[in-house]
Amino acid sequence: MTGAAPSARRDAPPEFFSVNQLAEDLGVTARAIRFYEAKGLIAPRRAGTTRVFDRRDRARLMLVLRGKRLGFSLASIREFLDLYDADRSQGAQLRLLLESTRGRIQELERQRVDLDQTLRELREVEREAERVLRGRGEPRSPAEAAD
Amino acid sequence: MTGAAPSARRDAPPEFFSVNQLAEDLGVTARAIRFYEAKGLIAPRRAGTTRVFDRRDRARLMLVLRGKRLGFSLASIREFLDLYDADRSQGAQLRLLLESTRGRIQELERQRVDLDQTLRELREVEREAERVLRGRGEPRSPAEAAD
DNA sequence: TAGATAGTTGACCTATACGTCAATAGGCGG
DNA sequence: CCGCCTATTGACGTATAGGTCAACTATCTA
Repeated sequence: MTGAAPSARRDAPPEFFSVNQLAEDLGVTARAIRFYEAKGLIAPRRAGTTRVFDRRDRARLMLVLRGKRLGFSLASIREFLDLYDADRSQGAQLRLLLESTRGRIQELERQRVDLDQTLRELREVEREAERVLRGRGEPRSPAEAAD
Repeated sequence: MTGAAPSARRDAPPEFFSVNQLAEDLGVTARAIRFYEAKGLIAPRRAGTTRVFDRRDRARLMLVLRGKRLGFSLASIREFLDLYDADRSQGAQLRLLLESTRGRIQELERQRVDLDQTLRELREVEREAERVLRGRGEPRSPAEAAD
């Protein structure tokens, strides 16, 4: 159980990871990671048949998970990742990149509007609950705040 | 097609809505709305067997859709809605409300961190693409920004 | 050399969130 | 009164995102 294999040649952050290491590290299952690979979101190299993830693979996977936390589908996350490693060498490609990047930005800005609005409302709920709990104050029906 | 039924007694915003009106109005399908009802997210009244939505039902449905845009599951949205119409009259209930409200707030704040980080990165991609398109400048590999 | 351990693929299973379609019922307009 | 339009329920289908399990293989260790 102890002793991280004859791995750590030196110390320092490890250069490579197995699926299971990465899974535990990032709080997902190995199955999920393999699934993301099958869907083309990541592409770790292989040593024989065994997947070998380097730091870039790990960073990319973290982007996937962040996308998930933001509520995007894997297909959508894939498009998003394409923005990071798109071909920047040709004008046409670059214009397409710019276009879809701007689309994404707008989408995320709209999402932030929703997010902030929701936060404001929940903070209002919180303040109300605190106020009533502190003793003074009628419990206020939420209907009155709705219009 | 024209003439909004003998509805509009006067003018002013309508008092009631059918599923289909509401669906078109909010850009979802009637099927989805019925599904949300089946899952207990909304509870329109009935005229005979026909659903009748009032303005509060409509507002509640908009909350559901906002929750969806933020990436929450219907189960999660349901818990969220419970925060709005929880029983505020008893101390114990109120304390529970306060607790789960705070949990939600923290969750949303974490999400906003992710959101802002993503926006920053995409704006960087945008700036880079603009810069290169304006003629001057090597296309920069995204790898150099990754560490 | 024989397990135990970690990894692989493939097949099938599951939950969520609806879409689609069929059969049916009720209102209203000519 | 009849047909059309709207609405309802029920059943089944589908896409997404994995979970679960079986059968196999490679490797390390006692």
